[in-house]
Amino acid sequence: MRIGELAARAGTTTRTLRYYETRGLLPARRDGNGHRTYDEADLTLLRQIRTLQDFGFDLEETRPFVECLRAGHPEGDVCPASLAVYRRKLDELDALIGELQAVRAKIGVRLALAEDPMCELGGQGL
Amino acid sequence: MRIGELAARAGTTTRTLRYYETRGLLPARRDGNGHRTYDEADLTLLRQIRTLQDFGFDLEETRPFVECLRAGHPEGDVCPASLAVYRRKLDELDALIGELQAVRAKIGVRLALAEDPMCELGGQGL
DNA sequence: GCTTGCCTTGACCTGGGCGTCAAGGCTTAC
DNA sequence: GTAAGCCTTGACGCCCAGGTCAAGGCAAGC
Repeated sequence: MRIGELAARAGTTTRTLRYYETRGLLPARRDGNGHRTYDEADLTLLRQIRTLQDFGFDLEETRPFVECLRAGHPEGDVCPASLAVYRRKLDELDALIGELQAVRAKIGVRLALAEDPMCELGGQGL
Repeated sequence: MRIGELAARAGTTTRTLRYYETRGLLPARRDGNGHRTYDEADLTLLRQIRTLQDFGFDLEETRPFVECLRAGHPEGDVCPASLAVYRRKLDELDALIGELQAVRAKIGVRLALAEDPMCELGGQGL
């Protein structure tokens, strides 16, 4: 299949596929006209990339998963490098969620104080 | 005080202050040499901006707070426009935190499955 | 008089993941 | 033969909050 069809089947764009190729993430064969040619396995790789991107992974972080699939594994996340990325991502997410919750709490306090400056947040007006 | 001193006292850089000026957020008076001149009130404005930036606010979102202070209020967040930004930010944070937690959960499941493919997460090996 | 240190403006660079032309080539349908 | 529709490469644009030169000016200290 050619680039347009692959893009359509994966719900993305040709520009994205060319970009992945420049990153060395999804290289393509070429036909006689110089057109890129892909097969079903490439669709699988692409879907793996897209899924992880949707999760907020950087492109580079998807590489171990793609290489894992390319190595013949049925899933991209069974390889040690992929698992390491998962674990790092969980740590990052936990840290980020924690920071966001802290910020949320601070803003909540400030909002309450600004809405009712007499309120000391303990319920006792000062 | 001049730009270098203000930047140092606020823990930021002169580049940042010039950038804020181009954005119309923190305009400066000029002395005879054309050098920017600031006073203590500007330091207060700048600290307000920095605090909100640290919370993850866009520069534009800090504008109501700055204008509130400039209007003479002792706090930048007592004005309606500032409160509206607070509320919008809380909603955004709640949505973002929710998404991140959902992603975190999905990755957690995938990690568990990939680490132990026999485990069905219910505790019963299949 | 010369260096040091502050300041000025202007302009390009960064990162991530593409979007959006521009100019051209090949094939197929009419 | 020509228009439509696919493809090619190259290159610039975008977003945001500044970073990082470059070239120059003015004042103080030695």
